[in-house]
Amino acid sequence: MTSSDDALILEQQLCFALYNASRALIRAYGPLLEPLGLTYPQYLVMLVLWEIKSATVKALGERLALDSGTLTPLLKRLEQRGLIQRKRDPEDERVVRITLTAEGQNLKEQARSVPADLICRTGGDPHDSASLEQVALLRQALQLLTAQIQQQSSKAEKI
Amino acid sequence: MTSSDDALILEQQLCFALYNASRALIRAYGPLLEPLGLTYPQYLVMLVLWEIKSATVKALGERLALDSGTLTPLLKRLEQRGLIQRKRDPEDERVVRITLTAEGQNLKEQARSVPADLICRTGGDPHDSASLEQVALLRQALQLLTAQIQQQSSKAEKI
DNA sequence: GAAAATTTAATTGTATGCAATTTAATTGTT
DNA sequence: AACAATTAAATTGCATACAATTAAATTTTC
Repeated sequence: MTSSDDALILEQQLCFALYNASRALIRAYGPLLEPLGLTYPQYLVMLVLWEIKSATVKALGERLALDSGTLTPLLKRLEQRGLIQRKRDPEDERVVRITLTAEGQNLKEQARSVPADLICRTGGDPHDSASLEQVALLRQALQLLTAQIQQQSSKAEKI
Repeated sequence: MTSSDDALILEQQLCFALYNASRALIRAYGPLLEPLGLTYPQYLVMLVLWEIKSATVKALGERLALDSGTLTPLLKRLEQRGLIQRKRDPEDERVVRITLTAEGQNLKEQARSVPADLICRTGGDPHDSASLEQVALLRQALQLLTAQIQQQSSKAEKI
């Protein structure tokens, strides 16, 4: 094996580390979200709605970096479950506005313990500020990376 | 909004930061892998095979943290493309061994430039050791996190 | 050595992701 | 106003992910 092969080793790849960590963490959410009857992407949508009460599909898509191809069927499932309502905006019939039902709002109370539970499941202690700081630093590094990637790829589009 | 709501803000979630960064980076791979005719998970499988030449489905699954439900159809597609061969082990008929075809081996040459190209696409400079070190540090942090999650969840299974 | 337990892939079913296209509504332009 | 361009969702098609089940082969155990 030549030295130029090193760059092609799986474990050298930042992307695989990310992909792997992301899936591992999402899998860890499974048992916590199952009692809420939510999948992980559904939980993300609910997080946004719990915060801002109401959003268009477009706004959800921008916040979560998901397109209508993913969101439309996901939102229909949340509607079926009775957690949200989907309604065309009378002012602009292109827009679909999502609002929480009472049941959707109530689910927030059950979700409150999820983040701390999850930290426990990653081997951290939610009351230990060192654990929390580690997590915050990693999160910030990831957010910076994401911003850089998005900036670069929007640049590449213009070529 | 009460202070206990802070933990439910999307941008506070390590998991969303991971999920988002992972998808952004995989999307950035798209244009680089398209000429190779590979999807990102297919590229990961090929990385392993380029390294170790031959592997069972089980070994691939362990290395990539993917199960047969994902790998079996993916490997059939790689076989269709003529990049790999799938063959039952005569010693143990349960086992399916994957080997590279000549075409699969040759594809490695075209893949060599992918990692450096990708660093450019994330706004880094593949010749700048500071960039590389940043990436390596982040990668190690993610690998540690993944190991912690897997350790904890294997512990939880035993309850 | 036969039955039980285990192991390895494949299969089934559900839910994403995402590119590409389509549809419908709105906006901009002449 | 008429028509082109744009915008927002939905739809289509393909490829994952992954839990759960099945099927077949092998090991273990009694």
